[in-house]
Amino acid sequence: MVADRAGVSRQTVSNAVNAPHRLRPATLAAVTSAIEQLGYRPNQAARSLRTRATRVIGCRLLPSAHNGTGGVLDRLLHALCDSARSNGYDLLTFSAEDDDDEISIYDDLLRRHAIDGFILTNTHHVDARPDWLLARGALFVAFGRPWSRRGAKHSWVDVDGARGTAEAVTHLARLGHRRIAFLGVHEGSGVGDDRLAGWEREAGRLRLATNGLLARAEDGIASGRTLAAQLLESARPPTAFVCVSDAMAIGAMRAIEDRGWRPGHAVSVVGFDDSPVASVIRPGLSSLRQPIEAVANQLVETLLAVLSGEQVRPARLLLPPRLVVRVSSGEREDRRGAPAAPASPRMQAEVATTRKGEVP
Amino acid sequence: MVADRAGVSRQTVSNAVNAPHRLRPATLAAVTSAIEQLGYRPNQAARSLRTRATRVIGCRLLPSAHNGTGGVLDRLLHALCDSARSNGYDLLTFSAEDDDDEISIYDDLLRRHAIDGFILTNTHHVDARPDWLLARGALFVAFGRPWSRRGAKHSWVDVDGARGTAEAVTHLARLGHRRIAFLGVHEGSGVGDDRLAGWEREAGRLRLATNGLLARAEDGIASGRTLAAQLLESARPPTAFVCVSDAMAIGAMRAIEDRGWRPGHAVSVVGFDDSPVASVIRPGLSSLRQPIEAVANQLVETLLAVLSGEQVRPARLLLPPRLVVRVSSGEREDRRGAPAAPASPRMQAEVATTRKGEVP
DNA sequence: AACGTTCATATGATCGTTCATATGGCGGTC
DNA sequence: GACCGCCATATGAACGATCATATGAACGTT
Repeated sequence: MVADRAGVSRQTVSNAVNAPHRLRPATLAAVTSAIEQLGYRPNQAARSLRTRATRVIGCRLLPSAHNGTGGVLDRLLHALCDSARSNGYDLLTFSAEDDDDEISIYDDLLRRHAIDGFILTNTHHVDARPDWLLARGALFVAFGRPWSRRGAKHSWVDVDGARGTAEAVTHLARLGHRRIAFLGVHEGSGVGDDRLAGWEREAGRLRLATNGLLARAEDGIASGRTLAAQLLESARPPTAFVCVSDAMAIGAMRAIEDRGWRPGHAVSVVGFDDSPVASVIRPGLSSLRQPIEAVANQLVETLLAVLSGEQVRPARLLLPPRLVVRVSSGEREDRRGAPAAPASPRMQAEVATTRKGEVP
Repeated sequence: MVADRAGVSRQTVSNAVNAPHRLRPATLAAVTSAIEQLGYRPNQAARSLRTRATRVIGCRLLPSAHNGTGGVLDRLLHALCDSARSNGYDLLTFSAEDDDDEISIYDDLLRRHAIDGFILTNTHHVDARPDWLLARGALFVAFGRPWSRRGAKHSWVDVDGARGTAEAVTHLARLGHRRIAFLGVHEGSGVGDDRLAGWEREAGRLRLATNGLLARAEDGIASGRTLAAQLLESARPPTAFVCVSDAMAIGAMRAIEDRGWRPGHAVSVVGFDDSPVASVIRPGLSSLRQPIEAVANQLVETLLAVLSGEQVRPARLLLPPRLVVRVSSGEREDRRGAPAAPASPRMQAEVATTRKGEVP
């Protein structure tokens, strides 16, 4: 506590740091300058010990295995770190084999008082983690809706997958498509069902056919290829695919190429997640980009509100994804030889914000 | 300290946790059982305050912008978390705009005593960070050699890029290639120069031409495409490309396709980093996979040795990458119609360890 | 001028550990 | 039997901050 160089007591220094408004301007200036000169920063351990707050947020790394998350982990982490740090918090990361493993790490961190709260990632059906955390009295915010139950007692932020796939349908319909298929995953995955619902809803709204245009399998390139091939060989084949993931979409593109056609010319494809691959493969894959940075900001803000105790009722936030248009959806040329309708200003903006450095 | 339930003093509990050998078996058992029953874990803040050690390691997230690092950040983080945790440490991550920003975060974390040591990533020429940390007396280990100077005073772990590109040349030569080009980045990048050196060295050793077979530009798909096209149009074109990155390699594949050829048939390509894209694009891109998990283990182990004060002389560790063979290097068919030489057992092993879930 | 109120700053205690050191018991040696 | 040394355990202090509370100064009111 050499900061008594300012000629005041410890407590005054503490106030200067934590409640500057309490000090008279002159005193504050003196203390601040002493702090500057000595390069003082409060010792985190001592502070945590006394206040019982570590100013650290814990977050499990999304499992690498997640095909769909290519690039999402990276973006989410960067954004979380930035949001946390600009709010005076740090991010502690850990990886876990499965939910049980993750819970045991939660337990460890909580018992050691190494953390103030968690950001839960990768929520899914029959997810034991929220209940465990709630029962434990731990504070957290989830990235992902609680898929299993309606009135969850915790706050969450999620991306509106249905809105995304609906937008994809709108986009394709505007380009002239009438038979738009959906390549999804097996029923029971919250994310998958959500994205499917958007396709179904929007197709209904636009009075487009859905019969015989839905195919589901495990996520993956191989699945996408097989499913798309089956649909393309059917009596009334689709002219476009909206896909639950970029992996599925890439599979669909392969199936189209397998028939000697070009994705975006003969048949259009839209993926989901805008993974790095989407901008690299040829032709470029139109895809729905999750607003990960906004999600991270909201997650951190909400968690801090929860930590501060202000948050009385759980927050529920649904953010819209954004369609990144590339060649695979066929915007650049009309499928039937007629000149394409001019893109709307909004579309142009979207094209312009396509990730830099990519090769269309 | 409800753990006095065991009928002993605080200090004995402390000893049971930190120096069990000091206790008589009977006492230890009593304390341990009390600890179990109460689910006690030492409060991290109190412990840190007293011992001046936080058991937290800091690590900057690799910048997303890094094209070449697709998938590397993800793997590195998971591995670092696992290694740290199994050694009783936690990983604190942060992102930074540039080196200055990073240094100011170091400064903050050190001043607050929020961290024991750092893992430095993404070392490069004229890197102010190691010197700053050394001058500050901070403990750290770098992932990446100190490219600017010889006898660095700090420990580091790195991947032997030269060895990787040399292996790629060996592999291609074994498949019959005599004119193997290298697509590199501008001189001055440590990683880039290292990888180039391996190609040059191995080509020399095998008495292969290098004249007119080296092309350099900024990293990226577009660059790779342009450079490869130029070389292919030259008087004595190469029959294979070793590339400084997967991005360059993908560019080279495009240039090959631009001429109506198929990568792996007409001309072979090998990339570097084995990014997720490498296994997804068609044809699959042979690439050099960095042993990130081993790197992470070594980084953590070395850092812990440094933290414990045991490490007297700086450790320097160079780990070899591994060639993951896919279609683009043309192993499966001989380019001139003759049957391909049978793959060596080592090669088969490498093929077998190709990432699961990929579509060849 | 005495009063109560508010604001600015100071004091002692405390958070939960581990450190340094003290104490007591036990066995072996002279 | 007294002494020494060693081992297991206990005691008080300290780590560096904030909390709760006390003190004193400044102010406006009657």
